[in-house]
Amino acid sequence: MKKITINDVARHAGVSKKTISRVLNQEPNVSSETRKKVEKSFTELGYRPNPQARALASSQSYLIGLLYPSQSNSYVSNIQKGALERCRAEGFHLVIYPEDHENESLISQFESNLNSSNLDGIILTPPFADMRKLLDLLKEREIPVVRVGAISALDSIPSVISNDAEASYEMCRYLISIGHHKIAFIKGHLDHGATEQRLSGYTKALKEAGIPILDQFIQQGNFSFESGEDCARRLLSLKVPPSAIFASNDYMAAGIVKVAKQKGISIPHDLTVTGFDNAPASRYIWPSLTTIKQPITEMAIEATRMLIRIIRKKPLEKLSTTIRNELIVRESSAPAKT
Amino acid sequence: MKKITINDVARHAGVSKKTISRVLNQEPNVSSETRKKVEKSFTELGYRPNPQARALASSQSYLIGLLYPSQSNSYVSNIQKGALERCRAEGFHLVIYPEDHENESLISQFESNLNSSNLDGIILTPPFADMRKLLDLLKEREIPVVRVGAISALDSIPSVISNDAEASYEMCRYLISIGHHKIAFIKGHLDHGATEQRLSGYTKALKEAGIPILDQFIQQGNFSFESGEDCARRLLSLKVPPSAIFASNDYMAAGIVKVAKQKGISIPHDLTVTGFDNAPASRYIWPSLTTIKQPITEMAIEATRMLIRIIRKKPLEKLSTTIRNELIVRESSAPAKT
DNA sequence: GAAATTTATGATAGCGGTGTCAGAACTAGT
DNA sequence: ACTAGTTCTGACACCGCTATCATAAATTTC
Repeated sequence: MKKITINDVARHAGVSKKTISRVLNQEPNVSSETRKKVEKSFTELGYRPNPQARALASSQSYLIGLLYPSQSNSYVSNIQKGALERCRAEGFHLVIYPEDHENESLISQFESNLNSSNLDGIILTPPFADMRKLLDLLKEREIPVVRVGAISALDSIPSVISNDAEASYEMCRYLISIGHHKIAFIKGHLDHGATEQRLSGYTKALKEAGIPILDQFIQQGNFSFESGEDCARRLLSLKVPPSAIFASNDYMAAGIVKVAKQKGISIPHDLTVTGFDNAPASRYIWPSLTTIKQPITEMAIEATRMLIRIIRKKPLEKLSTTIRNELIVRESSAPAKT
Repeated sequence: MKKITINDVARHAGVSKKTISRVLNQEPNVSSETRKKVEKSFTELGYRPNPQARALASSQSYLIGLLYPSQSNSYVSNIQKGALERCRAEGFHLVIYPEDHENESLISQFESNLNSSNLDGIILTPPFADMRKLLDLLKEREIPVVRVGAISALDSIPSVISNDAEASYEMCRYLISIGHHKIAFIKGHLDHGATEQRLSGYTKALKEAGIPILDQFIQQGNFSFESGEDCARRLLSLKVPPSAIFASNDYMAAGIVKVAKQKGISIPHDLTVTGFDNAPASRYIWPSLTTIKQPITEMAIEATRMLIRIIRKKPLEKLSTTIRNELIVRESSAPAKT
């Protein structure tokens, strides 16, 4: 099949290249008559405009980059889902860049990626959304950016965030309301801003309820299953163990469930375990986890929508959007034994 | 920062555009002297070639598409990981296309995606790897394709496959070797070629061991957690229930574990449950699942390597590569009670 | 040391579109 | 009917790089 170019169509329709281009880009000032004629030629010839040529001439690539941590989990797949939904609707394509955020040469590597792709815009997920150097690079390059789940409220860069601190607070309120006051908390990876946020909700709720905050009840995890196991072993061998453990993500919660079961501790009868994120695993394990559902997909949809507006140079309604988390009560939580 | 073009570099280095281009593309016939001079200009000016212009002039986009089912799971993230590793090493970018394989208008939608992106090549995962219409479209468009995990051995299209039937056979051999002969099997989604393959390994192993194949021991699932639960309920309420259930993926196996626990059946003491895929959840649940590890990432790496060779018009060593699965014994399997 | 190769370099024409701007074809106003 | 203001349309330069091919320089050949 021979390639059809804009010149072929112009000849076939008996108009100039530029008019074809006008129809292609839905520009005004084309009589409906010629428009019809041109569109007819499109279908008759099976014309497909060359994206690269348009990109060169218009300096737009219709590519959006998504940067996320490479220790990929369900968070990422939900982000991708949301971003893609918008991209597709708007004629953009999504190019993915998983990166190790602890990699020393991250910036320079990412820069060379940038050089070879000419993205129209970039979506940043945690912890990249808070990396100053990265933001500076992108600013210097004048590449539009939207940040998802960022912590630092940056003056000028648009972002979509969720209310992690509040959700964490709500979870603790729930645990307290069903009679728990020996509540332990497992922190996440220190590089993630969410870690701090989630902890703050915990301390706030306990303080408010007049429950003392005990050092030994706050353990440092790193969002991995294994770190959950480790923390659980420590917590469950305390002289006075907690009656509820709130892990700041579901993988760590799953680790806790495993260790508890191995020790013959019944969940939720003897111990309540809750997580954060509503990862798929939170449904697959037994008992299924009480957790916080993060509207990740929705956040990505909104972020992408904003990004495309910026790319199109349309004004943004607001610089920052918050999307609310939601408590999901399942089987792993029950009233404290009296 | 002003944009530096090839003309600026040419002027700065005192050579012609074409010579710059030669250095850029590592073409031969450039004296090492001028090469050095040009490279010096590159760094001094901070020159970044425009990808779109190169794409237009050379009709190569350096974009590779990845098509996969949108009910995304760990399979996908592993595929992405592998594909990206190669892409990055070779200067390509990965554009992702999750699609619903049951969508009627899949082909036409995907075609419009193709039109707006000009991919250099495409990687197809199951079940797309076996969709005749899609393969025809891509062939007509002369877009290089590599198939991952395809079943049908197509004459001319390169593919990377794993030995699912053998692995399934091996799993059953293992179960038989530890004393099980009441072994049930849960089939996956019928649209996936793997479903048939995995079943064939089961029947082969049982036949070989002289174990009769019972209809009621073969249940139809669809790869989802819920379908695992359903099948488990049916299997566990048989007059003569199985002593081992082999689910053809881990999500279904997790569903079985849940139902069994709810019924107070101890795993692996009273019932052995095994899965397939080595999904993250297989480690997170308790007891952790004995399963088959699919070398998905490796398959994707190999597929991408092959694809890039095709794009570069280099000969392929062989049309089809097989990468071996591996049995992983964990906690959910134990010898049959005598 | 002249002729025949081989290697290095540049002039110029695209690649397939879009942007600019001028001119033609309509409308409307008086 | 004539001018002013819109609405269409096209010629042509240009986006930034690569391909082709001719030519100049260096090397080999005998």
